[in-house]
Formats: sequence, structure tokens, C-alpha cells
Amino acid sequence: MRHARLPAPEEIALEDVFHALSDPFRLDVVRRLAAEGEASCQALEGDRPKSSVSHHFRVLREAGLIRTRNEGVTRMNALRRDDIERRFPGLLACILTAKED
Amino acid sequence: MRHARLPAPEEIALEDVFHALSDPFRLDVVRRLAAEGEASCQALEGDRPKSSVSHHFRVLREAGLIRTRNEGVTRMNALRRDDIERRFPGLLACILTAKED
DNA sequence: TCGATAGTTCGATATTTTTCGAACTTTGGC
DNA sequence: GCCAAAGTTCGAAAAATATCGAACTATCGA
Repeated sequence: MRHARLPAPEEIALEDVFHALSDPFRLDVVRRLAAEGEASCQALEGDRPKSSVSHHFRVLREAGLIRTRNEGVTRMNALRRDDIERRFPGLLACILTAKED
Repeated sequence: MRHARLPAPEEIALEDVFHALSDPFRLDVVRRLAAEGEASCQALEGDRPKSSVSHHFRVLREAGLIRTRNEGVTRMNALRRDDIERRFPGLLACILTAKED
């Protein structure tokens, strides 16, 4: 399985991060990963077909927000907390503490 | 001139803010407004036709990031710093301090 | 009242994203 | 080796955005 490229910490671009987070599903995934640590794609899919879920995880991965590792037959996704924090201090906190209503 | 609706502070949605900021031109406008205080659309346009510039300002306005007031024949745009800060603490700081290489 | 200036709105086209099924890949278990 | 599970990739179609010219609007000044 060819590994999806994930940007080096210093390559993470704010525009890409913002674009990735501008989708409600993806924003939710980020929040749940922050809360739950790691999760398989399946655990976070919300009724969508696999190909859609896969697409959204790819956007998050290419934006530099998550990292994916193989664990047996599943792929575990985790937030790149430290990398994000180092590149854009405060961003994550801001996303996670934002009270939506 | 019908006034563009701008969302009340508590209506500002993180998704919309992120979408607005995912465009390089708009992100730049926000940064420059933060640095310069207020500016006319013209002052910030980068060679684009007026209709494009106007479109981007509208996206920023509707996302709740800027406020526009008439000053004579021009329209002055300003960041809604306090509203943004109150709704999403730290977001603005995070955008402005992000060192893009 | 006429111009000029600064934007806005409209409409059409182009570009980008999203969505989803089908086929494919990888890994683990039997 | 074969099968199932979990994703990925591909391709096509739908939806959302962006771009830009042209026409329109509002305000100021002469």
C-alpha cells in the first residue's frame, strides 16, 4: 500500500489547514481524534460510504493534521498535535475550546 | 445601497471562518487589516478586477470576519477583532503569529 | 445636474470539491 | 492459498466556488 505523503511539520500551510477544517465532517473528526486519541476510519465514519470517508481522511492527512499508521488490517489515525502546535501555536486549543452555541 | 448582512457575534461559525480563511487572498486581507486597522477594498486589491475583490470581501463579511462602513465614496473595512476574539479566543493571534517560512 | 470614483450585483464560464460505486490492495486468520 | 475486513484508488457526475466583464448604485464635488 503506497503511503500517502504527509507534509513535514514546517511544510504545513495555514491555508490547507483552514480548508481541511472548513468541512463539518472533517472538523468533527479532528475534534473526536483530539478527544479519543486514536481511531480507525470506520470508527469515525458517519454513515458515509468508505470512499467518501477515505477522501476526507486524505484531505486531513495532506493538510498535515493527522497521521495514519497501519495496525493489522485497520489504519489508525491520530492528530499531529505536537507538529500542529509547533507550527501554529494555539490553533488546536482554539478549535477545541470553541463553543458552538 | 443594501447593506450586506453580517452575522451577529454568536452566529459566527467556525466552519465559515475557516472557509473564508482558506483562500490566500482573503487570508492576506485579514492579516493586512489586522496590521493596518482599516482599509478600503481598493487599497487591498491585488490587481484583480473589482468584482473579484468585492466577492472576496463579501465572503469575509458573511463569515463574520470583517465589518464594512461607508466613508464618503469608499467603503472602509475593518476586522471584527473583539467579536472574533470573544467567540473563538486565540484564533486571531494564531493567524497573525503564524510564521509562513 | 453631470461626472467621476468606489463598490456591488448579475450572469456566464471555468475550476475545484464532493460524492459514491466499483475494482483493487493489504493484512490477518483459517 | 483463500477468504474476509478495512481502506484506497479510479472515474464519472453533481455541487460549490472562483473569475471576470458589463451594467448598476451611491456618494462626493464642481
